Amino acid sequence: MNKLTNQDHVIQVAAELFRYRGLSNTAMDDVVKQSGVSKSNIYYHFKSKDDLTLAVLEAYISTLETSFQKLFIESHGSLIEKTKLYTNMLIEELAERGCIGGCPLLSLMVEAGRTNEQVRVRLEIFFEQQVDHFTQLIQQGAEQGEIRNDLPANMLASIFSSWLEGMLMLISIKKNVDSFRKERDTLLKMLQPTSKL
Amino acid sequence: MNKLTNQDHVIQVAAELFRYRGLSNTAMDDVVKQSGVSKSNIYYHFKSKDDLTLAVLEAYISTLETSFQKLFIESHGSLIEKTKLYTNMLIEELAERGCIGGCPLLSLMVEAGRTNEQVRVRLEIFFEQQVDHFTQLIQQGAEQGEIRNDLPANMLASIFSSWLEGMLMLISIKKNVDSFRKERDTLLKMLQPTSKL
DNA sequence: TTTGATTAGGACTAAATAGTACTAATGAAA
DNA sequence: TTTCATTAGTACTATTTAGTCCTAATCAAA
Repeated sequence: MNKLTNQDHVIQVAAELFRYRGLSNTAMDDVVKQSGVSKSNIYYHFKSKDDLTLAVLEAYISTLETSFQKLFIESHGSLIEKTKLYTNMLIEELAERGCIGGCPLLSLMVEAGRTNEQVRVRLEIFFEQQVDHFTQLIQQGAEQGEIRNDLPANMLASIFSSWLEGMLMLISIKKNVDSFRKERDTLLKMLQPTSKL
Repeated sequence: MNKLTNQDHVIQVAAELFRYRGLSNTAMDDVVKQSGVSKSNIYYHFKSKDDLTLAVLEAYISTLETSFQKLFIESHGSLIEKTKLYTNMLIEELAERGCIGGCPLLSLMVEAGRTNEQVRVRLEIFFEQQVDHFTQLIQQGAEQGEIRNDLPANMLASIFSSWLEGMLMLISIKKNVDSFRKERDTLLKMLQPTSKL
């Protein structure tokens, strides 16, 4: 267990607080208390709450990209199976925190994206890349006959991305993960070639 | 133009402010200024900001239900066509306000749903009903051969609902509506029977 | 006319909160 | 040892903001 720098530790603590309580319900003093790092030191590393928010967003994204890399690129199995593992992971994480907050990225967009343009732009870039990655995977899947090839891969990728975000948010409303698997499996069937049904 | 009561006028003004600036960036004094209604009168009708928020949520829902009724129940045409009109309407409304806020319902969930359980429960009921309505329509569409019948209607309805919400939120990130139609039309094709493709 | 509901005005409170100022200690590297 | 980055502590400011209090007017209905 290599000790984190104060800076990284503050980011981790803030990330957790933002997820649980939301951005606007988390005071800088909460971050001070929860992290044990002095306020002066926090403002030494982050010039404002907006600045800290941006760092937290970067941490969220980094975690997601790592998971994506591990589950989709470095692992073996069919695309459908990989997708199941990836969405399972997201859902389990959400369930662990009582379904609170839905997707941390969208929550940050709602709470900061209006006034903090940097947050919006960073999210825009992330989702653009995510759709690009999905598009590639779907393209490959189509070539191998695992995914239907009668509809444009980038549209299927966009649909999946939108569905995933919406589903995460609706779970935070329902506070219940039960219906998730069936819904996801149905969507995955819709992505497969008709011959496979 | 029958004049609104103060109470309804305040709700309308607050609804617009919440959509544009968000809940936590709208002070009660903003509502006072924008509506021209005195603060004492606002607190005469709404015992707290949470209370006003709940009334605004009710107004959002009421508007949506009216549109749904008009476009899906009282009008003629295929289900696919009706769905296009309904989503067009939502998107045009979002585009009119510069794509800000995405779906007002989800925004309220993020900004109020954590601390105001009434907001969450009301949203839960609304989305449950919405999926029920979509399920019925899809069921009918399936019987008439317009929608595929090899997958459960309620799952298709859930998927559509999740997709719609996610898409609205992602548009608020992209600040751009251009890709919407193609994505929606692709999803609609996925809902149709294979024979129709 | 009387009564009860609605309205404005305006001053005020209490609390929360982002951010600052300043001092002094600590630690690591050169 | 010197130097520079990092850290804690603590008090403080300035602002925002939800909500209250109290008075007095207006208005509609009984």
